[in-house]
Amino acid sequence: MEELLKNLKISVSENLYLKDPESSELGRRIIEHGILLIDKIGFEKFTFKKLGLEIQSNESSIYRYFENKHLFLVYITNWFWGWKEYQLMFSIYSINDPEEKLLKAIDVMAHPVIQDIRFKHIDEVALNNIIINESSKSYLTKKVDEENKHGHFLLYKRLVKRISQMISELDCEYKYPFSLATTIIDGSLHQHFISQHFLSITDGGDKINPSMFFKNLVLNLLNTNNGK
Amino acid sequence: MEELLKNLKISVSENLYLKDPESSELGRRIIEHGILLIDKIGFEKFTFKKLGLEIQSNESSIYRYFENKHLFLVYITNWFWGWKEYQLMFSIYSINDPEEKLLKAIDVMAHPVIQDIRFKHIDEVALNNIIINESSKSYLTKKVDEENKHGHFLLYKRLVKRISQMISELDCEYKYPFSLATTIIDGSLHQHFISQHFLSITDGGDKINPSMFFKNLVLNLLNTNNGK
DNA sequence: CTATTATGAAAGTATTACTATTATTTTTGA
DNA sequence: TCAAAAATAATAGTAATACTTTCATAATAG
Repeated sequence: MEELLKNLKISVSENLYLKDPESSELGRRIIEHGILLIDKIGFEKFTFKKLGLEIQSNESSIYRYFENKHLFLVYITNWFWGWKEYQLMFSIYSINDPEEKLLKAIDVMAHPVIQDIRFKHIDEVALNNIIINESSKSYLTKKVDEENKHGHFLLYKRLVKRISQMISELDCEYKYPFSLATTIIDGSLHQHFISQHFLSITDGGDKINPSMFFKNLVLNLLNTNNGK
Repeated sequence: MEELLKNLKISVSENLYLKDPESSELGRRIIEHGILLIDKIGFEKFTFKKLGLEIQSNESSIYRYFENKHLFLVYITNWFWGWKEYQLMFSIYSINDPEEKLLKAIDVMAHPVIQDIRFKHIDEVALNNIIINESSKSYLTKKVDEENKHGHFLLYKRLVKRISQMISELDCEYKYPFSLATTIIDGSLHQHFISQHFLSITDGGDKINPSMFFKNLVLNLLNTNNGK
């Protein structure tokens, strides 16, 4: 098992890069420090020139890996969803009860991220901040449909499908499994953002977190005896 | 009543503009065509120079109304939420039953927007598209906290508070009225986006819309006898 | 009818988001 | 181990962006 994990590589669509950043030292440095820099200064202020300075490399070298910073964002976003999918599948592997399974899935999606030592060059906490604060910019563009055709959002959609399946497994009568799945996934990100910036519209104190809200929601919303 | 409506003006915080765009013909043209242009080319490609060309005015004149395009986006977003609040308060005015009231509120928030003839210079349908596709960019920045202090998101937060109140009115025991309110408001926008671009993760056909999803959710989630 | 205010035109600046060219270093495989 | 190929670095260049500044002209208000 340990061995299996050692060889783990999150596979991201080839359409997203010019040269696979996982294939070289420079590539991994681009990913590592690109994530840290976006987390630090925000996606708007982030440029390949600044990243070049940060890693003592050249702007033009970074352009050989990624066409532009937008595709870099799409790449790391895909990596994140791929990583989440691994965590999800792994954590529900031995669970048979549909209810327990969905609750576990919500935990994986909604709980604050902790570092994953298996990927040394990726700071998952910084990446999670980027997902909360920047990732919607990867699809909120005039080119969504075109990019969608090229598979830029596949991993996100696959995760939505998996969770919607778990919802249907628990309550096969429920009519909106997809809407509920996206609500859980994207709503979690949004709730994290709100609890960090708009305290006046949050419920109670530190004890309450997005995971609790969504677990309570699912348990009360779904008819948990239907699935069996 | 008609008279009252004729004089209606959505009031947006003075912090958002240098000169009130509602105070002059040019100002209203900036708003009118700014909305149309952002809807057409997207916020990233939108510039005051292009808007100047569009309205046969000068870039520098537009800068006398708004400091930059970001604040322009914040302005029209606030206008939108102010307008929604009016619609909301108006449509629930005569409703006493908490359940009926909340369902009506969800309709107002989640149903596709139709033109409001009272505001001749504002295309609410185009504006609604902007809210769906661009408005999150107004708060997903490194300056959120600073801007929040200056009241840039007041109207949005006020709307969340109103809806959370309606939720508590219906079920005073429910522990997450704020989270549920933001889930309804922002989730509606997100569901609209998904149904426009990511069809493979939507439920069923045309018959299903965000309004139905959230009404079903609320009715099954809340204990509707508690509120009385 | 003049003083103020609003708008327009033009030019200037630093930064961004790249592309292109050439030079240098590193890797590799014969 | 050495030459060829591949990767990276350095430099310069371009069009567009996001403004600011200055000055000219038009509208309007007292």
